[in-house]
Formats: sequence, C-alpha cells, structure tokens
Amino acid sequence: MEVKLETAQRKLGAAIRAQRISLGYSQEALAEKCGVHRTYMGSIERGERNLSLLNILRVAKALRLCASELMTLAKL
Amino acid sequence: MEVKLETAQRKLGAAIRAQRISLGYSQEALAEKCGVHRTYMGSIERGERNLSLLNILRVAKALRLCASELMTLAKL
DNA sequence: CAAAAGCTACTTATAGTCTGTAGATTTATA
DNA sequence: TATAAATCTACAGACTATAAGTAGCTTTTG
Repeated sequence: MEVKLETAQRKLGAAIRAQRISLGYSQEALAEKCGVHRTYMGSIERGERNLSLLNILRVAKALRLCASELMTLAKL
Repeated sequence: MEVKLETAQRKLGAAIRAQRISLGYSQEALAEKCGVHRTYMGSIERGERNLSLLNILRVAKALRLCASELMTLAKL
C-alpha cells in the first residue's frame, strides 16, 4: 500500500521548493548552501523527511528567510 | 570540558518554558498534552534537544500556538 | 514535606550521508 | 536536424549519527 506522507512535511517541502525556485537555485546548489547532501535535499522537498530544528534553520537561512518566515510560508 | 548547548535549542526551550508557565502547566502536564515523556519535556526546555518538525508541531499545538508563532517567540 | 524539575544512563527509532542508477530536459555542436 | 553532452531531479539501498523515548534517582522549590 502507498505510504501517505505527513501533511506537515509535505507543506514544508513545498514551501522550500517554491522559495528555492524563486531564487533560481538547483536542489544541489541549495543543498550545498545548507551543508546537507544533495539527495537529502530532494527528499526534503518531496515531503519525505522530518527535519530537525537545526536543519530547518540551515535551510531557512540558505533561502534567506528566518525560521518563522519559512513556517509561515509553509502554513505551519 | 563543558558542552555548549546550541543557541537555537536554548532559545526554543526558553520560549516553550515561558509559554508553558504562562499557561500554568507543569512540565509533566505539558508532556502529557504533547504525548511525550516528562523527562523528555524537561530536556527540551533546558535546550538539550534538537527537536524534529513533528515534535515542534506537537509542542506548539499543546501550547496553543502555531509553529510560526512559536518560532517567533523563540526569535528563530 | 511533597510536588516539580533536573540529571545520568541507556535502548530504540529515525534523521541524515553516501553511492549509484535512471529518466527527463536543456544546451551545444556536427 | 539529429545527437551527444551537460544538468537536474527521483529514487533505492546500505550505512552512520543522532533524535526519541524510558527508568531511576537526586535536587530544588513552594
């Protein structure tokens, strides 16, 4: 059976992807700015990952946002 | 040597504690609302834990906040 | 004193890394 | 036009690092 992804993770992933694209970055470029692995960045955007606080902050920073702004974009 | 706790974790812990106290809850009561263990809740407040998104959301909800509000209170 | 919070140590679950494959676009280039 | 060569993303699997969660005892505080 298909695994249903957590709604919150999908929302965060979608917000990250939208902001990344608006900045004109590839997943790999964003991953490098965050200091995380390229394939991990992809799975974050697909909503497959339950990020820890420190990585949420790293991603937000790389997207030129603060954590609360990113959460707002994700409607969380 | 003394381990220096991550600033972000301490900020989040402090914000959680402040909001919990303003609601008049004990750590144990809040832990129960979050569905986590009493000692785990304590370590979160002390800034010893790098919470995942899903637990951030659980705690925020128990504190009657959304994630972006909690992040704002924590100045994150 | 009793309730609340802290601390240590531990196991289990999962966050996060790394390698590699494959498909879909896009971009030279003959 | 073809077609080769980059570029980007998805995904699988094996592995390591660390978050999640529990128990027992100690300390603090009202």
